[in-house]
This record gives sequence, C-alpha cells and structure tokens, in this order.
Amino acid sequence: MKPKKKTAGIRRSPCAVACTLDIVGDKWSLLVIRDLLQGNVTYGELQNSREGIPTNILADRLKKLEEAGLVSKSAYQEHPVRYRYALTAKGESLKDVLRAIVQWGKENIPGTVVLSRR
Amino acid sequence: MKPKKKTAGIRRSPCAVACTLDIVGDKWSLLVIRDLLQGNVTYGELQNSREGIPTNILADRLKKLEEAGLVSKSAYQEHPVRYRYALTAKGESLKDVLRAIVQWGKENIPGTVVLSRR
DNA sequence: CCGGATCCGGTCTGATACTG
DNA sequence: CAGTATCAGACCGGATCCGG
Repeated sequence: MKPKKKTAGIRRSPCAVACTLDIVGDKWSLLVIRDLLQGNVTYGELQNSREGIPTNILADRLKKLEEAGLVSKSAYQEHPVRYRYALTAKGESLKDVLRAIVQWGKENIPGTVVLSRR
Repeated sequence: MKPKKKTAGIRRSPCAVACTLDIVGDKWSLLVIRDLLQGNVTYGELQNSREGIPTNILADRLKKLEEAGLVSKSAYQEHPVRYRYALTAKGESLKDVLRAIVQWGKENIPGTVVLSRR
C-alpha cells in the first residue's frame, strides 16, 4: 500500500533553506499551519478554510506535518474517534516565516489582505 | 501548443499568504532567489548551485519569476546572446522571507548550516 | 562548450465518490 | 463529520537535442 516514499524529497545538501523548504515548501503546508495558528483545529475547520484545500491533500499534509514534528493530534472524543490538531513549539515557531510572507504579500501583491481571522 | 497554463494556480482568495505562495511556494523558486542574492547570476552559476536544479526546471522558474516581476534579465554579451539575471526590488525584498526560513531551519533542523556563500 | 528547449517516464495533485 | 480510494491529468526530473 505504501512501501516507500522516495520521490522528490531527497536532499543532498545541509542547506537550511533547502531542508526547510523540503518540509513546508509547497503550496498547502504553510496554509495549513496558518489556519492552525488562527484557531482552526479540527479537520472540518481546516477543510472549510478559505482556500479550499482538497480533502486528500489535507489528510496527506497533516500526516506529513505530524511526521515532521510540526503538528500533533489528540483525540477529543472517543465514540467515533475525533482528533484535534495542534502545532508543536516547532510548528508554531514557523509563524515568523509566515509573518514575513504576509508582509511581503501585502507590500507586493496589490489587492491582497491579511485575513488574520475568518 | 502551450498558450496558457493555468491549472493549479487559480486563486480563490485575496489572502496574502496564499497569493505569495502561488508565486514562490515551491521547492525551487526560493532557492533560485537565494542564489541570486548570493551573487550567482548566470544560468551556469545557478545550475551549478549546490542543490542541483534540473535544467528545465531552472529555465522554467527563471521565466516565471521574470513574469512575476521578481527577476529581470539583461544581455551582457551579444555574439551568442548571454543573459545575466538579477533580482528586482520586489524580488530582493524576499530576502526577509528567506532570512526567516534560514533562521527556522538552523534552529529546528539539526545539521543544517547557513551556507551563505559557496 | 553554454544556455536553454524538448521528450518522456514516473510521481503527485486535485476533484469527486465512497466508507464508517 | 472525518477521512480513504480512485483516476485522469499536471508537473517534476533526467537525458537528450539544438542553436550560436
């Protein structure tokens, strides 16, 4: 089913930029982290976020972010098990990166806004 | 044969994060920008950078970054036309984002270094 | 040779359908 | 509601080809 994942994630250098981008250098990961920072913590909340992330991509990113130690999940309900997602300290420290990105976008892409809360 | 390519780049929200990530939210763009900041300005210099970007990807990224107004190219030689690539002010201002990324990588990925110069 | 375009196989994305 | 399965098509990455 899922024996190995050996595709494009191979990194040959210890460069901090490259390694960081291997973790969050795609279109969705940072958006998920951004939503988590804003208080969207359940699967549904994340899915109904503004950008409309496809459900399979969301599940995949949550899994990868968890494996990378940026996100942790904990059950908040037992009967059908339901999880709440939270950023670890490592994940939360990415907010400095997000802040820089937001700032750049505001200054360089006309018409964009901060949207810090739904 | 390739008039418009607008597949996954569709923007549904004016969110500054999402829009910024649509421009540089992939594995290579920020690395190219990083190399340009470091003084690698010809095609060959960029290609021989540490990460080993495939040539077609490099050409594609340079084109897209130019279209996005982050990079400009100018001929520095005529006989076979050779170009030198440079960051525009807009592109150069991304160094704040890169700085945040470097910092996060250094603090959170053991074994990574800054590699600020070859 | 160098800068870049083209080809092609394989991987991943993204929309939807489906399951519990 | 919270995810998994599926599948076509987009995209990546390596190799090769081409123009100056």
